[in-house]
Amino acid sequence: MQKQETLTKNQKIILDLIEKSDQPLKAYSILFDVKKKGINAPLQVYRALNKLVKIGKIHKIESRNAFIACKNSKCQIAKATVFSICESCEDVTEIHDHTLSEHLRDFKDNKGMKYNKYNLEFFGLCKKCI
Amino acid sequence: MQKQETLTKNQKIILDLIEKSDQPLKAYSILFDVKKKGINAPLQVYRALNKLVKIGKIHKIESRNAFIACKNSKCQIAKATVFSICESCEDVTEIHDHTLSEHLRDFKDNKGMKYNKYNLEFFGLCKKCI
DNA sequence: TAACGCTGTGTAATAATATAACATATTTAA
DNA sequence: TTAAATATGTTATATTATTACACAGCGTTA
Repeated sequence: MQKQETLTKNQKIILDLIEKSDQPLKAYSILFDVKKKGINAPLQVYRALNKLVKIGKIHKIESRNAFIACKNSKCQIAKATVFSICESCEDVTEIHDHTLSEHLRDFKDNKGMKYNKYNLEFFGLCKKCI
Repeated sequence: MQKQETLTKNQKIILDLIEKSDQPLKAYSILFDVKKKGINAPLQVYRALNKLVKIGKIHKIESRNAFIACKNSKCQIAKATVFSICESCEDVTEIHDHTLSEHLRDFKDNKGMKYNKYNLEFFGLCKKCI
């Protein structure tokens, strides 16, 4: 069993908000939404986001500067993420594909680099937007 | 044979600079360097960068907001990029691995999404930094 | 228990990254 | 040779993210 992290007040407020959304949220839109809960400054948001990313509760969609909740209970550490992104409607989905994950996990380059993490983003058009 | 793009003055200046660096450059560091060549505003840099990304001459390292020249002559379109990033020294290398590329190219999710592009970033420690 | 390290908070200021809007010029293609 | 498309130059501004500082809470440990 993995140790269950105890979240602080700010971290909980922000995680709640992100978990309620099925799409990625941007830091300043989060800030706007949590102002009524007493979180007033960007840094308070970024600090919580960084922590939540670190413990794997959320992931950052790098190409969009946005944050999405991790739906995969096994994903306790944010070390291996795959997303699909629709370039038309911007819908983002986390992908869990065993075969793909294995290939990525097992990948070795020829430079002797030691990987501990990867992030993969697929871009295209979703069913609705094709 | 792929059509050879004709680059404009600004695009050439900026591509030259990026190609001379073996590491990713950031937009504002590029701006600083090209001021002596008459490029004065961020937008001039971003416009050239966007074009160069589009035609596959450079790639954006999303997690670093930085731009690196594409060393792969086949890579005429920026549609499939794989990088390794050292989290200690920030060294970035473009990876060309045939097997990996095939897996990524052939990947199908179960949502019927049509992909035209992906970006994969591996993070870890390079040989020197281990 | 007192001192310390660690993590988190709150606030203000500012840095770094990126785009909007507008007027004009140049190139491409019908 | 004109229209469409692409690029330029400039100013202003929007968006994303961090630095710096003062302090609070908590567990360890000496």
